Formats: sequence, structure tokens, C-alpha cells
Amino acid sequence: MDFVFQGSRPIWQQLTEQLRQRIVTGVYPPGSRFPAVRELAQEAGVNPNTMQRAMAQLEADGLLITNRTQGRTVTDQPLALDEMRRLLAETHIENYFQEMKALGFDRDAAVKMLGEKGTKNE
Amino acid sequence: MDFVFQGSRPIWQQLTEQLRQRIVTGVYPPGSRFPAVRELAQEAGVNPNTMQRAMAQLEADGLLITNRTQGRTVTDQPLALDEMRRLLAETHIENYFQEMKALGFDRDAAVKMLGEKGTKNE
Amino acid sequence: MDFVFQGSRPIWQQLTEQLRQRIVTGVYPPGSRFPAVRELAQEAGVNPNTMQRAMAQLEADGLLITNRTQGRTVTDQPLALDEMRRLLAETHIENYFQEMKALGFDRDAAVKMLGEKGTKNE
Amino acid sequence: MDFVFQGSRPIWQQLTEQLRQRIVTGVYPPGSRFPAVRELAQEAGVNPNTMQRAMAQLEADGLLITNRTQGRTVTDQPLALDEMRRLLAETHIENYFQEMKALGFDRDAAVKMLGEKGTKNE
DNA sequence: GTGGTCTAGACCACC
DNA sequence: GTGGTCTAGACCACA
Repeated sequence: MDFVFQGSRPIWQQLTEQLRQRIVTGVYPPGSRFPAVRELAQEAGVNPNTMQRAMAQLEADGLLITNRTQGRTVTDQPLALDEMRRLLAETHIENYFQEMKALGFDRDAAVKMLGEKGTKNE
Repeated sequence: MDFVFQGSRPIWQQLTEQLRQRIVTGVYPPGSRFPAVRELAQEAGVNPNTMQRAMAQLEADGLLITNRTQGRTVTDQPLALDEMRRLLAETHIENYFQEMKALGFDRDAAVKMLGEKGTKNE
Repeated sequence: MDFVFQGSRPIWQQLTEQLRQRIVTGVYPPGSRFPAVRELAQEAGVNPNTMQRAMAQLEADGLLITNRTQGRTVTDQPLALDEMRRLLAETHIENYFQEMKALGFDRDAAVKMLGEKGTKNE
Repeated sequence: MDFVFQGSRPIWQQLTEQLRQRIVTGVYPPGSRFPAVRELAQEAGVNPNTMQRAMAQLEADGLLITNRTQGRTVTDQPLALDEMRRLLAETHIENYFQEMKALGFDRDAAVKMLGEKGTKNE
């Protein structure tokens, strides 16, 4: 899966999100070697500085670990991964509720409306 | 309800969203007179130019109608309002599904997880 | 035929155009009595001042004649009417050529393209 | 070709039109780098904000693509360009017919009158 | 250096 | 008083 950029938001943020997704979905398994900055930068077609910033964010999130002389590895605590997954999920859920509340739908209505859409198509 | 700004995103966009919310929730009913640029700008504590940009967006969305020297009115098609409400809701729903999919949760799982959170607290 | 306003342009200009059209197309024949300001203002749903300004323009164009105590009459020189029609037509024609030239089409191409569209429908 | 302003209409709209013309006529070829806001603003002798507004309109029309920190590029779909050229032409044509119709000339007469003017002078 | 945002302030036509 | 336009100037994130 290639990198895709939306254009209106900072590229490094979008990189962070897409890399995080790759990690939590197992593309880069826990404990494995993480690709080098230059390598990923070339793959994404961005400036290495930009990719650097994205990785720094992932490191701050605890998903990546930097071994000064040996590049980066994905955190070897699978717990951290699943934790991160649930944390992000909760963020999205609360975000959804907040947005629906702004439209005048309470949580029950929000749940119901989502259920109707969720079973139809994929 | 006062205007609240998040800081990281353009103020005029946030204004657009909050004004749209006021409209679809009936604070400014269909067909009614919409407050003047300068008035709302003062209420929000922003420059009139910024508020005008937000209103221009609402006009482009078809929610407001501008009569150059007579101020603005909310669209008098109540259909457009409810339509807009559902449209925005669907956008949020699909947005939620997409984000959860990025985390590796399919639509069924996404619905289930949201249901668990939705009934607990308000 | 009712008055219709576009909103983005001055109302008095639009009134002028639509009244001029009524005159050159014979709705108000040459030499006939022209409706009173208040009357037309009410019909158009505009402020009498606005209608006044539109009529002043028509008078400046030589289409209306004001008899101070007897209201206005349409000019009784049919020549003036036909003259005006042709003049306006030429304006539109040159306007069209200029716009097409801006798109990179010369006069021959402009004539040809218009001919193709003109015979089809309507 | 320099920028020329008519005075009675918003400068940013006229800028939009003249820039669009440059694009559809190939002055700025598809896919090429588009001049910076400040640069064109200086060339046109207007405030950068004004020029930016004009470009924002072109972007909304799909003719320009904005890469936030890398400047703008002309859309790389040449189809869109020729399409746009014909679309604009049709708009002008229908506009012409409508104006002539308002004067009491049907499409045949409108075509004929234009043909007479078109072959004379260039 | 790039585009984007925001402010402050002025002027204008219109009604 | 209304919306619209324009300027001048500043600041910012981004690459």
C-alpha cells in the first residue's frame, strides 16, 4: 500500500498516521527492524527531514524505539500495540459522539444511526 | 452557546462549522434573518473579515442567502436543513468507519465497540 | 413577466435592463404612458428610490420622457427604439467576439461555433 | 500580455478570468509550475491577498492544484483544459443568445446578425 | 521561499 | 447600516 497525501494537511502528520496504521496492523511486526529514514522517505517521495519528523512523533508515542547506532525497531511490547489500537479507537468513538451531538443527536440516536449504515455494504 | 476555538485549525473554518451547527439545530430558523457580519464578529471576538469568510462558505454551501444591502437570511427550504443534517451525519459515520478500518477493525467490530461505549455514560 | 433579480449585481441596474427590454419588445409601446414609479416599485418589490434610479437611467438613454406633471411616457420615436435595439445587439455581438478571442478563437471560428449551436434546439 | 482592469467589477474576479485565459490558451501549460502569489501580485500591481483570492477561485474550479509549501501547478489533465475552453465558449454562446432573445431576436436572426459583423474587420 | 491566516482599517455601492 | 472589496503588514507552519 503506497503513501497517499491529502494536500491540505501537513505531510508529516499524514505520514505519522499511515506509519502508525502499518504498525498496528502488523505490516511492521513488534520487535522487528523499522525501515531507515532515507528508505521510507524515498518510497514516499518526501524530504528525509519530513519523514524524520513523522518518526519522531511515533517515537514520542512509544511505538518506535531508537537504538542510536542500529536504526529503529518497532516496540516489542505487543501490549503497547493493542493498547494503542484501543486508545485510538476510543478517541475516534468519542470524536464521533461529539460530532453527532453537535448535530443534535444524542448517543443512543448516534449508535442507532451508525448501526443502520454498518450492516449494509462494505 | 459561545464560540470556542481549538487553535490548531483555521478560525474561519471553525466558525463555519459552529454557525452551520446553529443553523441545522434551529438556533437560526429557516427563512429568518441572519445576524450581521460585524455583529457576529464582535460576539466571536474575531475580525469582521474572518467572520465574513466563514459566512461566504455557508453561502457557497447553500445554507445562507445574501441580499447585498439587506443582510443575509437562512435558506427557506427546511428540506435543505434536515437534508444537511443527515448528510453531515453520514459524513461523520463514514469517517468513523474509515478510521476504524485503518486500525484493522471491520464495520461489524466498529459498530459493536461503539455500542459498548454509547450506553454507559452521557 | 415578473421581475427577477440575480442578487450579485445592483438592483437598479437589473431593473433598468428589464424595463429596457419591456420597452424595446413593445410591452410599453412608443408614445404610451409609462407606469408610475410607486406602481412599478410595488410590482417589483423594491424601494421606490431604487426604481426611481432605474427610470432615471432609461431617461438618460432617451427611452423615457418625463413630463413634470404628467408622469413619464415612452419615447414616441419608433426609430429611437429600433436604433436602440440594434445598438444593444451590436454591443452584445462585440462582447461575444471579445470573449471568444480571449479563449483563443478568432472571429471566423466564433461565427462558426455559434452557427452550429444556433440551428439545433430552441 | 499585461493585466488590465475594468474598474467596475471586483479585481479578484477579473484576475481569475485573465489567469484562466492564460491557462486555457497555454501560457501556463498543463502540469507546469504556476507562478507564486507574491510574484503575480507584483506583476499585476495588486495586494497579494487579492491575488490569492483569485487563485483560490481557480483552484476551486479545478484548474490549479495547490501543494502547500511547494507552490501551485496547473492541472495535468489537458482534457480538462480543452473541456474548459469549450465549456466557456458554450457559456458565452448561450449568453449571447439569451441577450439577443431579450431584445426580440430569435436564434436564427442572432446567428445572421453576428455573421454579418464577423467577416468585416478584424 | 511557499501558501495560509489573521488583523486593522479604510473605502465603496447600495438601500 | 449592510455586505463587499482592497490594502498593508504581520505571523505561522511547512519543506
